[in-house]
Amino acid sequence: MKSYDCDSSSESEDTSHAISRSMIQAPWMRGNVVGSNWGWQGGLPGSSSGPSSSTAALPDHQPPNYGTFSQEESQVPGRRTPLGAVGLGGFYFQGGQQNITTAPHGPPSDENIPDPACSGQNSRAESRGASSNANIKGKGRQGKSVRLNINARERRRMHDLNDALDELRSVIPYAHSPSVRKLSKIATLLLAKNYILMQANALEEMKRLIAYLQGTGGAAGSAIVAPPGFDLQGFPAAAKFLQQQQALQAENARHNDGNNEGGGSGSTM
DNA sequence: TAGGCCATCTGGTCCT
DNA sequence: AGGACCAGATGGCCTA
Repeated sequence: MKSYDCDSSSESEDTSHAISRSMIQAPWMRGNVVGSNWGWQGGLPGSSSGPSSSTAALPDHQPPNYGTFSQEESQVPGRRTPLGAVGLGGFYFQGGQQNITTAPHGPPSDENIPDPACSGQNSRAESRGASSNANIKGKGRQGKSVRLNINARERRRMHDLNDALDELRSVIPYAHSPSVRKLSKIATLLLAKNYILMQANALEEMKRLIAYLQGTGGAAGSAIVAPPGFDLQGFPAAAKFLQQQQALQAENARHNDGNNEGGGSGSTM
């Protein structure tokens, strides 16, 4: 006997997922990540080591169908990620309808709504019959709709988490190619951590270099200039730095001129 | 076929 | 009470 798992039949048929399955049919990255100089530090907690061992399968392989939600899912691209509500960005679009996350009781056609027609189609749900029974026997006196609401919330939460991971994948440098398998979750997190460390090191190195240049070229009185033919268009920070250097140079020149004039007049007097 | 990865359900805990 | 978060359990998919 299965309780209210019919919503979990969601997995049986899916319509859309963030990344299509075809995007990841190719073999796993094959060192694309590890090849970079900021690859893996330390091992994976709970797994053996690095991405080479984590032959990530895709999350997309099994189409999650969000129960009765699946139709909306296929039609509304931005269903997930209510993070914007907490100022964390992301997108959350409900086609002008109320926000699911903020209106837990009234999603227009959320998976929260038990679908009487979807029962008995999920092998997973069937396999979970024991736990469902336990739920019913134990504290599980929750109503069916309550349980479905909880399940739906948890599903959304995990989808939001996955969306955030996707965004993280999009900003960390690894081969973003359809022929390259998507990074696993753990690989994404570890890679991001290493990338941050690498950026921090690069920043420190840059600061030291700037300090060195200021200590040498500046002391000698020679302005730091960009090499001929060097286009600063793509380097706003460097352009700003050079601009500041030139302004500082001009200021020093004025100051020196003032000192010379004043000193000369004073000495003569 | 084993192992890795994942989605989902579920119950517990904590917070508002 | 309701929601968020977490961890365990379960089963599917994929690759070596």
